[in-house]
Amino acid sequence: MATTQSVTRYLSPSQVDLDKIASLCKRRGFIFQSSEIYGGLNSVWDYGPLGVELKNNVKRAWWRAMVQERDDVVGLDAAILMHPQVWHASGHVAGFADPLIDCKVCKQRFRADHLWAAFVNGVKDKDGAPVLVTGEGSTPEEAAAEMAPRAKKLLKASLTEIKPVLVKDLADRDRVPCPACGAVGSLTEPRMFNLMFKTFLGPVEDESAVIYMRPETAQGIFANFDNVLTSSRMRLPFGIAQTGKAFRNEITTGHLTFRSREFEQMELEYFVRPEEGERWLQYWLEQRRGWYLKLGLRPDSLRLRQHEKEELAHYAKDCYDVEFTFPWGWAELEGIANRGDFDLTQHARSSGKKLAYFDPSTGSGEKGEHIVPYVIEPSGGVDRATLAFLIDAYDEEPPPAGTEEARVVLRLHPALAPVKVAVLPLSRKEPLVNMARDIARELRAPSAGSGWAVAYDDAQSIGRRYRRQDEQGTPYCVTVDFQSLEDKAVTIRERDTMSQVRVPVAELAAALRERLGL
RNA sequence: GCGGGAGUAGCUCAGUGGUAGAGCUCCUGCCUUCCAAGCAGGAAGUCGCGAGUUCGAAUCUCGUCUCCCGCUCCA
Repeated sequence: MATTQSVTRYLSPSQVDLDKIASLCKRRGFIFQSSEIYGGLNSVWDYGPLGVELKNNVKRAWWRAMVQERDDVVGLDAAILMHPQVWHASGHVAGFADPLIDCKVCKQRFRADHLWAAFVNGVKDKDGAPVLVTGEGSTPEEAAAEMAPRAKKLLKASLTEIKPVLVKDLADRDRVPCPACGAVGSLTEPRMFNLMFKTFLGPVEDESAVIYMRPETAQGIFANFDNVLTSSRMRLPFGIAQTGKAFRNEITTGHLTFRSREFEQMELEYFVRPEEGERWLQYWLEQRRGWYLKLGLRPDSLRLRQHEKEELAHYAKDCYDVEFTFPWGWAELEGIANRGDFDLTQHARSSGKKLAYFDPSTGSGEKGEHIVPYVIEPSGGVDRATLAFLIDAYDEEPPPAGTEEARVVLRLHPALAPVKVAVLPLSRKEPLVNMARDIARELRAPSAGSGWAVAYDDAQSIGRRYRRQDEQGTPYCVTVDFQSLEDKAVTIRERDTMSQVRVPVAELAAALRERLGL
């Protein structure tokens, strides 16, 4: 849509007031809180009539770019419920359930398996009780290194004398100081935080029937790796794509739909030869960045950020985040990771099935070789992308005179806009209404534009209706006036510039197709 | 989960013990020409929910739910 590219923007995403987005979303029917009539359900959200169109458009654009416009990616729709062993093999049962310890004084939170303490030889406090030092670390050595300076302050103790013990294993935590604020006896008992939702398979609530609701869609892809390989005869490199719901009992939720407990993912697992992993990671970084830009996000709103070594998940060899400048700061839209062969290896081990790609053309022998591919994973949040598109598109145009209200407009890309065209009779007189309804019907027909959502609105003044459409991001309004009855021509009014052009009704569909670029 | 702030009409908010309000939105009608216009009429609130105190609670007390802001994590 060439006409909108030079449009003046008044707000950048970081200047947008999230409360105004939330208010608009509710007022116009994009996003509602779940179970609102019962007081709401914590961090669960519903998409209203406009929201479901927008979200479906996001998913459709992703599916087109990732699956339908490529010959090396196929789709999948795996079930939410899977064999519990999947989540043991993937590391989620171990990794997603952490005992955590809080400091009641400074409110810091620590992973119980990363929080260590050690007695400092011979040092006693005023009451004659032994004194402890604390430190964080994934290993006792790391913790000891952190404790050393603290211990030295108390005594000329050398490193070899520090023997860290996990705080959670200590009989009494009363004398353990908080490693952050130093307050003694402020640490809570370790409490289990399990991020996976549990339920029961079958009507009997027996412990042996416990299964999980998937915390990510990726494992459905890995579990079906061999099925897809043998049924679709894909050759390396190739990918399997899937969108779908995932569930996590997040400790901290919030920022509207940004972090919720039920959310939707769009994930690609792209299988490559191990030695080509880094090259394909770079390739997908550019592809995914380009996708967001093509759908209208401003380049300034996006950045790629490489994970620090310490930041990497247990499975990742390398990882980048696609980040968006949300009103509260930069935050992740999508993670793009090189997962190595972790997942296929784990599932092969756990299931006893061979999960490998057989390449007859390579290998030292004549029979070819089995390769366990590396996997590059662009894993995006549908709800996050939808929210980012909303925020990036949101604009408030100051009124020229200064007396009217600001014009609120969602400058959504036409491919994402919930409604593509609104047909508006200038007045509610019957001949105008009839003509406008006919035009709307014609524009909805497949021959006009495939799958266009077309709105018809004749309530209240024309200016009010334009603003209403602006606020929900409708790119074009078609206005039928009294002259239209005679000259069979209508006005196309553009959302971003408010400019108008008159076209014959016979050429309307073609004119809109060209402008929408769909 | 912990700390702070907040829940009154669809939205933004006023109302501090005595009959639930305003602006905008929304709906109906009038208006022959275009950007939240005008006129007339109308709809809409278990004051988040539940107890308690009181002759009487939107208002005071307690509990609870939800949202927003911080803290560790993730798509």
